[in-house]
Amino acid sequence: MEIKIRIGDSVSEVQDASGINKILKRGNAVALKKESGEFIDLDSISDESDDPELEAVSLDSADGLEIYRHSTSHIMAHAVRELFPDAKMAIGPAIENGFYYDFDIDTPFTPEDLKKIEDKMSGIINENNPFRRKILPKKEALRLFEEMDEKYKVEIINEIEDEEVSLYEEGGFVDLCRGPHIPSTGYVKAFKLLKVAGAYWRGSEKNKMLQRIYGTAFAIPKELKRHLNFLEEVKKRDHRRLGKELDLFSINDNIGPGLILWHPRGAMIRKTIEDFWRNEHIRADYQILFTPHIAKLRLWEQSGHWGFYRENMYSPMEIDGVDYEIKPMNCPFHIAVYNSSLKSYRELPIRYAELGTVYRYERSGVLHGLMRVRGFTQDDAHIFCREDQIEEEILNVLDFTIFVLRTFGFEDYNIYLSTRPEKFVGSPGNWERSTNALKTSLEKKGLKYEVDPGEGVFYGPKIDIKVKDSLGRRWQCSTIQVDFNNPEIFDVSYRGADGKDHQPIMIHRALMGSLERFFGILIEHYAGSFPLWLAPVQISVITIAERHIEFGLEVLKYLKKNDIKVEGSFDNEKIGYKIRQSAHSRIPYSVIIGDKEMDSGKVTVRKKNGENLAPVTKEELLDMLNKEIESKK
RNA sequence: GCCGAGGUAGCUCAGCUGGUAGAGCAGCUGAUUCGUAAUCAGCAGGUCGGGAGUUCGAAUCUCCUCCUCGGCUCCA
Repeated sequence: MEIKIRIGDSVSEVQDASGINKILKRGNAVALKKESGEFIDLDSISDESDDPELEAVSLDSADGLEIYRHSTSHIMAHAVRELFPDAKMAIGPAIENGFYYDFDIDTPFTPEDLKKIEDKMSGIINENNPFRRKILPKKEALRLFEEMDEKYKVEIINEIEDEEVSLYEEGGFVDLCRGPHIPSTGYVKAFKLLKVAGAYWRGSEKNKMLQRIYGTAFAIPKELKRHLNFLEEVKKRDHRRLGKELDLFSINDNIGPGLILWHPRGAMIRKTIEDFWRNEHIRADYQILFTPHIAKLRLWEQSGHWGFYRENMYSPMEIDGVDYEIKPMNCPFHIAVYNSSLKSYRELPIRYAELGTVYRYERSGVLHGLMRVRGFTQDDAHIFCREDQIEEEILNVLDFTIFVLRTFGFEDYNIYLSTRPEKFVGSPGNWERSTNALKTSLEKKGLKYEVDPGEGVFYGPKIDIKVKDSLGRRWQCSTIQVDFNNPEIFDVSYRGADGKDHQPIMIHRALMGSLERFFGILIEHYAGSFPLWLAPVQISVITIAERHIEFGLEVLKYLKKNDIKVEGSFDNEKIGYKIRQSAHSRIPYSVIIGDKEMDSGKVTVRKKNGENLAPVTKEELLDMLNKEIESKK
């Protein structure tokens, strides 16, 4: 027997089992990968001696970690089997950052159960049971799982096309599994069960609700700890928590779920965002629109929304015997503005932009703070252009999007191209043309992208951009959609050079997506500590004793008059207390005013991080603040 | 919508097996005038999410309902 094993860049030839083990240990391997890309278990190595070269899959690699987590989920299932013999096993894959396993069990798991399961798992890991692979003909496997009354496994086996299926056994616990697995349970060094949740069998609400246990596992305890710290940090930054703490927004039972109240500080941030947005759009040759919140139901029937988007729309309301509908999208209104007068080819492209508030029905269980709501404001725009202008317009929009996202501190993106969904309007030819236009622009720009098949909107394909926040999480905000269909439906046209009418193409686009959601992302991205230009209160004027209030007021009034968002902290409190308050409110700067400042006429400026700047006059302070605001950093 | 967990003062939370509510912070009042993350004292604040039921008696038990949270599904 002679086998070539590659670990990283070096290839070793090994003869016997002990040699193999040594090599594999050195590579921290949990499985092997064949040249075909197929993964196999370490101990099936002798069956593969004809394979020219095997690659050791290290636990440090993404594949290795996935195998490791998958095995951990099996160990969890084993533990559940022992503690809850009635539980039926469904599926237990590795997922991003961990794994889960679904069980059909009459009484749902409690947090105490999780602890018990964890302990049992530790026992199984200590036993260091080897994972043994068995191949069985389908019939035999079926019989086995029928005897065990594992109906989900039976269902899965029936859907497997091969004549044989693989099982894995570890410490007497047998499970249907494609594999591979780590060689033995003792390989697991760090895991934790995180939460229990209901999950439908196969994700369909027509099926039975199973109990899912989520867990995570890492190669070493230190990494697990790092991940748990990350989860803590995510919790600390939760925009719902910070929104309350910083008094930015609220949701009120008496008003309704998914409907946002922007409090003064949140509204101030929104105003800053909106001002920036409008100014930049005007600069980029967009025209700003305002349109109504409701329109006749007939309009939505014509646009296709009533047919294709109805499940997200609210019930119509009757006005003077005519049905009206609250808008879920802005496009028909922008089309109506376009259509209000004859357009010449010379005018194109025409770019209409609106911060348009729309209402969409979302099922109660999916609402989530600012991230998923029922009423939200889109930073919407519709570009009407000739077919020969599409590419350039899309290139412009891509540039503009990246500029705007950068301004908010998002430097990293993933781009997705979504193609025709199952339910769609328009001709397949139009879909193909518009998809190609998007593709060409991305390629011209040299932007990397992935294709999301079937994820387009019903009226056209789209480019989605996901940003990466300061914790490395990805959020989808921007979307760019080509639409050949609405112009046709609404008979949109322009007068061409030939004196005849032609149909323009529409591009729908949103950069931030929804202001509510974007705000939520920003809160978490900045952990509530907004950069100066966005901060709802930019500076707090803190006096030390009563005799300093007069000068404090002078500084406050001066800054306010010059458009600085300033707040006075003149209460009869100790300075330590006031600084603490200012820090809690994440106010970027504080001005300290005491005897020294009164004498010199200069103020002491304290930065959020505790650093004190050299004393400056109020004019110098204003200049400094304005420069930083201007930089938007 | 479905499964599970919750809803007690403005906020964060305590309140065991039923005997009609408690802390810290915030608020108010007073004292203190104190130079970089909490000065002290006092006061006030709740039909315990809402409704119905069981009971002599319900924050506590039962049912219904609304909302929130974790997921499933979907999306901006």
